Amino acid sequence: MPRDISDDDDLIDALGQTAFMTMGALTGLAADAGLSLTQLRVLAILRDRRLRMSDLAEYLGLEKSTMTGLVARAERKELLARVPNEQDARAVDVVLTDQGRGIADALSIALRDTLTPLTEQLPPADRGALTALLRRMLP
Amino acid sequence: MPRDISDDDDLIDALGQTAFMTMGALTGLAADAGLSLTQLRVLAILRDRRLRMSDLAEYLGLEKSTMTGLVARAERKELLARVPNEQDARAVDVVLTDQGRGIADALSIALRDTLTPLTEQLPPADRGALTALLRRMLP
DNA sequence: TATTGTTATACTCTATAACTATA
DNA sequence: TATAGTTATAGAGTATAACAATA
Repeated sequence: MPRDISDDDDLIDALGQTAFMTMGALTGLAADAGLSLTQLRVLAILRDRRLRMSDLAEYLGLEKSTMTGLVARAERKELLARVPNEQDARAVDVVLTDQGRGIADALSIALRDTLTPLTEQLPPADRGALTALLRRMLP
Repeated sequence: MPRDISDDDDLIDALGQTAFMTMGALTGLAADAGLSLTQLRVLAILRDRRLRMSDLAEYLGLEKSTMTGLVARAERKELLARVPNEQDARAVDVVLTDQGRGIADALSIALRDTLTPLTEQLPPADRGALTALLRRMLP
């Protein structure tokens, strides 16, 4: 059977549409909470991690100076706090406040509520198949 | 068999990871071309359409005033042009320049080149299955 | 000397409000 | 009066370059 390049283009197109749909949902939920998508990502990352400024920046693919501004604004909203690092006096750890954790948890639930109507377009067995296919493709 | 809610969470998690991966690729390609993700979207939309400012804004979910700035900056780079609308003297159509079309085409190819190594993690039959599953789920 | 984080600066993206020109 | 687009303004996100404190 000849390889049809348009099959690959179809998949890439579907991945693109899926990405815009998912990011749209995330952006909307963040906006409802008065947050940008990046701020939402920061909260999500810090949910189960304590990172220093530089590690957080690297995780997000941003410059340190950008991180300073992001953390400063989120700190002003009392969503997270700067804590001096014990081992290295130059470093600053960033942690969620109780309020930040509450919002992060609420957003996680809201995302599920938002996407569930879409995932329910598929019968349960297909949901598992889709998950497995995506995971096999992801790095 | 009892419904396991964590199955749905797994799918939503995989969709999120897929979205960040795909958007990351798109953002990187746009940056390589000196464009923002939004500018890339504008070029992609205008590839096979001629839209007025207001329709373009609605398509992207942005305010008219935001559109003015986006189009002005892209026009300064000679990627697109404003054309008076024939039917309505208030309206302005936005069209790609030859240069803008060239960049839009190049970006489309670059996206395929970037994502192909990922899609090739799956055997061809599974690529088709994944495409079909995503399409059935998308609105 | 190298690294961590901040500050200063500049540009893009975005929205709201007020405006002009046309319908 | 309503609509299309622009301008003015303000705030967030982003990067680069220069800097202070610490390693």
